[in-house]
Parts: sequence; structure tokens; C-alpha cells
Amino acid sequence: MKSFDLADYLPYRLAALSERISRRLALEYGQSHGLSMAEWRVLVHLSRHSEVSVGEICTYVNLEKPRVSRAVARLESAGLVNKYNAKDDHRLVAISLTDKGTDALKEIIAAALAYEKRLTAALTPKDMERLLEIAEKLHGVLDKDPLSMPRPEIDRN
Amino acid sequence: MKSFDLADYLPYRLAALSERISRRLALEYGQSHGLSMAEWRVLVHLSRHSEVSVGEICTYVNLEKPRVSRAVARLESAGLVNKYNAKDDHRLVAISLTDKGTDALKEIIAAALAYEKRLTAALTPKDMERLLEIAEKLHGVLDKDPLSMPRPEIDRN
DNA sequence: TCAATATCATTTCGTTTGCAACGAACGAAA
DNA sequence: TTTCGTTCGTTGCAAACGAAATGATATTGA
Repeated sequence: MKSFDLADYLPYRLAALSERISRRLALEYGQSHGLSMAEWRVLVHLSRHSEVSVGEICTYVNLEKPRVSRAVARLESAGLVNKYNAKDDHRLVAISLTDKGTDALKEIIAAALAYEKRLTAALTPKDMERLLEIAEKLHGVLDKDPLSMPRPEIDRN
Repeated sequence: MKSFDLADYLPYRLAALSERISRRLALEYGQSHGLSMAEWRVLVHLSRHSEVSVGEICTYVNLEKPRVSRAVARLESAGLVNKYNAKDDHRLVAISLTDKGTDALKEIIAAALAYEKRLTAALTPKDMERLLEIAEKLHGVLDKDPLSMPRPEIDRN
């Protein structure tokens, strides 16, 4: 039997690190505002785009459609977003932040940025540059692999 | 409102990359042998350790106890592992690979290593070294954060 | 020795997840 | 206009998930 150690396996290492970071980050928007990761990502997208559809949010925040749909529903009943029918195309939906959502997001973004700062403070600028460069190389491999899921729109270059 | 782009947010970037890799990898052990990620990790641990308990697997493969317990149950009914009561301490369970499990694992490990090779082929040795170094720095930040989950045993440098 | 406490694996229970099916609304072609 | 195929968002459903409860065994301390 070939020797195989999870601890040295790149996909595992990345997953473990990423999960550890994500779970810690989830406390920032979870404990303070009771949001899930999906809800947090939806809000973030809305901070930059208004009157957007569920589908657009999906491609941008890299989540499945049912998940975004349910996240939006919860955000709506929490009063953080508005949801209308799109004027021109009645299949689509037009989602926007409410004032309450805007206020909540302001706080959460501040917390999220502060948390990111704590992480990146341990890295040199060169580290950061290299990390993104390496990530790009790995994405490049997956891009050429037809069995891989498409690269998230947001993560192009 | 402060500008905030998910695309530039380190925790998101890591999560997106890691998930893309994990999902592609899952095809290797999923389509060929019908295994879940939890089952795959359990098998991997068993390739190096015999007569282990559920708890030990947990700390090593970084999964919650119910998840490992169920993974082991499925692996057992698939005939890939044996599960006895530990000789000395009857609360513990002693899990080992069967011959069938050993054979399956041999194939899966080969596929997993081949897949990893495709990824790392895009990286220089220096890249790899730097990536691990950066990961270590990020873990270091989390280690000092009491709100963060404990670092996976396996990932201690 | 015998409670009281701790540890281990499993199971229970409520929630979340994603695939697939669905109905509604659009666009194209006849 | 009508019909067919497509694209929306939502929902049904079964599987997976994790926190907490459970039951079984060990260990500790009186």
C-alpha cells in the first residue's frame, strides 16, 4: 500500500484552512446579526448591485440557486431586503437592500474587514501577492478540466 | 457605505478555491466507489492506523463525531472496514480495513495522488513551499484567537 | 466498595442542503 | 396567434448535517 498522509495532501490542507477561517468569520455575521453564510454573501453582493435577480446573485456569490432563493426569503422577512418583480421581465425578481439592511451591512462589513486585517497582518505584501498568484495557477488547472465545476465568475483573474 | 468586494476578500477566495478543488476531487472517490468525503477521509486514516477508535479518527481527519460514526457504519455495511469492541476499553471501538477496503483504497489513493499531481504540476517547488508557509502563518493567527476552532491535530506544521 | 463523575459511540431531533420537478413568464418560429 | 422550447424562481423531497441527549463503560474519590 502506497503511503498516503492526509496532512500532506494539498486539497485537504486547503480545505482545513479554509474551513477554519470560514467558521471563525461566520461568528462575525452569525452571532451579531443572526445571518448564515449565504445571507451574508447575498447582502455583500447587494452592497454593490441593486435590483438584481436571484440568478445574478448566484453566479456572483458562488452558491446554488435554491440556497440563494431561501437566503433572500429569510432576509426579506427579516426586513433587510426588498423583493419586487422586475419591470421588464416578470420571470426575474429585483432584490435590493432596505435601509435597515444597509445599516446592518455597514456593521458587518466593518467587522469582516477587521477580521481580514488580522489575518493579512500576518502576511507580507509579497506573501499576499504570491498567494493570489498560486491560487490563480490552481484555478488554471481546473479551468482546463472538463469535470471540474466552472470557475466562479467573481474569481476570474 | 464602504466598498466591499467579495472577489477581493481573502476568506472568500480561499473558500471558493478550496471548494472547487474538493468538489472535483470528490468525483474521484465518489463516482468510482460511491464514497462521501467523510468516508474517504476515514479510509485514508485507516491506511496508516489500525484498530483505531471513532474519536481518534475525528481528531485526525477533522470531522465531527456523528459524521465519522455514520461514515464508519456505511463503510462497514459496504464491507470495507471491520468494527470490533476494543479489548481493554469497551467504550471504544476498534476499526480496521478489510481486504476489500485495502483494495479499494489502493485504487482511490492512486487516483487522488494523480489528481494532486495535476494540481501541483502547475506550481513550482518554491510555490508549494510558500503556500505551506503562508498557510502556516494564517493558522498562527487563528491559533491565538480564542474564538477560533482548535487547529486540526493533523495540521500542526 | 460504592456512588459520583467522566468519557466514548451512537442516536435523536430539528435544520439545512441540493437535486429534480414544477409553474410562470419569455422568445422564437410557424 | 399559437405552439414549442427555454429560462426564471420556488418548492418537494430525501439525504446529510451537527448539537444535544442517551446509554454503556471507566475512572475517580470517599
